[in-house]
Amino acid sequence: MASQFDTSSHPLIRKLEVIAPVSGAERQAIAALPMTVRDMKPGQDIVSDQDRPSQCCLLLEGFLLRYKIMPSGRRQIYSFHLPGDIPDLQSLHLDVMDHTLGTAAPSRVGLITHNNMRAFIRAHPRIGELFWRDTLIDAAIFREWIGNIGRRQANERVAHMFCEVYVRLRALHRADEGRFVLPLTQVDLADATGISAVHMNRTMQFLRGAGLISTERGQIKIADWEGLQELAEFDPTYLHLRQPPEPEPEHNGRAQPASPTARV
Amino acid sequence: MASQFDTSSHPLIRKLEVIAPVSGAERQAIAALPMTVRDMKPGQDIVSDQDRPSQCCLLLEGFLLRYKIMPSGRRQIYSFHLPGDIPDLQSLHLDVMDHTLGTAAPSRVGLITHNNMRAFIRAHPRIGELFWRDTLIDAAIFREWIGNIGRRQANERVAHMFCEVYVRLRALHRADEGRFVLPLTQVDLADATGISAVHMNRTMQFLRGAGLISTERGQIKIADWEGLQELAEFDPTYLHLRQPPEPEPEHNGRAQPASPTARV
DNA sequence: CGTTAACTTGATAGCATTCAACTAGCGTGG
DNA sequence: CCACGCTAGTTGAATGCTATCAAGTTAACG
Repeated sequence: MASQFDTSSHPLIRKLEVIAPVSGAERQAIAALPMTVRDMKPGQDIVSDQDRPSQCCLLLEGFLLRYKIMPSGRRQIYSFHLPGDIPDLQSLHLDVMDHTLGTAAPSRVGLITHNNMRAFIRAHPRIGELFWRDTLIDAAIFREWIGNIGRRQANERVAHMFCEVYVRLRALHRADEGRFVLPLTQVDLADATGISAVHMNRTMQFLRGAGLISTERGQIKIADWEGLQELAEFDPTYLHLRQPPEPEPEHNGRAQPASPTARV
Repeated sequence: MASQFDTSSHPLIRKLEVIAPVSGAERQAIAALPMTVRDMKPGQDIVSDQDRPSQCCLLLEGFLLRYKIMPSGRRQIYSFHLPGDIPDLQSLHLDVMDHTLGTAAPSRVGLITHNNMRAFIRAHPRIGELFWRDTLIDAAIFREWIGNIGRRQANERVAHMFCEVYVRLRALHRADEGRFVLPLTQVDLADATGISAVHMNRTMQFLRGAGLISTERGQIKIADWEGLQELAEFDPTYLHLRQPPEPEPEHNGRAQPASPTARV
């Protein structure tokens, strides 16, 4: 129950700092947030469609997917979630889940009861506002995905998705310069971008052939950042980062070891 | 500046009642919310991509579109907005607009300064929570659109969109049974569903030919509600309505007169 | 070293786009 | 009053992107 993080390495603090300044007192409060830590294997669901959860899930380490399986069996992935995200914060105000939240990589999550979360927000209204802001940024990302899937063709779409993940990971200091771990299969990527798995494979061959990316052992290497952004029409405004991504990033943080199963 | 609505006909109250109960005192407060009313013609923008608005826009009457024009010129519509919606409530917490908000029909909007909005939320925290909840429902609708565009083919997609608009209008008592006004062109509908305008035309012919809908003077008539929902795999859970749509709706409210230009 | 999951490849089919006309309705101006 | 122009809707033909199906191949794991 006690926090295992100091106030600088706590994933939630690091995440909130990406979107707004966080004071010392606020850090203390966040680090003291009571939560139950749980380790999960890849491919496990945390909350499911139609559930009525009584707690929220803070991702401490790993990679989460938000998705839904339609009656016809088709799957759509709605978003990716990185450490510091609270993907089902919405359950605080929407009682029924309209989608499922699951792990894509080995993950450590902190479960926070709605009661504790409500008390915390009452006690720290400014962080409550930050939480609201965070859900609004989620919504902005959803919108961007709508446009990505609705109005771009496969190679542009996939390029855009890589741009987004890279920038988000960089902001969290969780990607090396031009390189990041993506613990997803091509099937996952296909379900996220609205194309078939076979075409995802061909699309990645195209991106590699065009010299925009390269892949190795579950890692994506951005071979031509300018070219990738250009193809994707990528503009990070919608991420509403406090500091826009640096054109020439310096070294800090490092990529995690690749997951054993996913190779991309 | 003074409210022109009694507490039962105020669009914002009617809208909030769709998602949660609203007390008498809260109605009074909402009706007294200071706003500047403005009438707009179709096709006008209210706030634009990259703007830094200092006020929010409450739709009192009409129909709004949220959209973005990409650098390549392609347009994607992200959402439709009905009376009672505050589509740019997010600008309270996200300073830069990442999309544009404009009218699709002759519309009356109420502009509320961020300062007034903040004071209002401070004075009525429960309504503040309702606002948060509303932006979360917006996000749920965005997610549904991602799945709609990403994993359904054109006829299913368009059917789903009609189902959604119909249910949302019904909930606001703004649609007759099986019939509603949709002040959008086929180009608009195409940009919302991620298909080409030509194919939207053919898709609507298909839906008409299948006996699912019929169209006349800017109105959509649901000819086969069951069939339409089935084709669309439509499940209204994601709208998070307080009362799920009635299978056999009774008569109340009536459709507005069709807009002179849009014919669908 | 067999098994499995993930990735890759080739061929075929199909849904949707694009281009280019053409029609219908409506308002404006001569 | 009718011609004109504009917008929205409709149609046909050709192209093309993407899906589907069916087999491989590769790499990790026990």
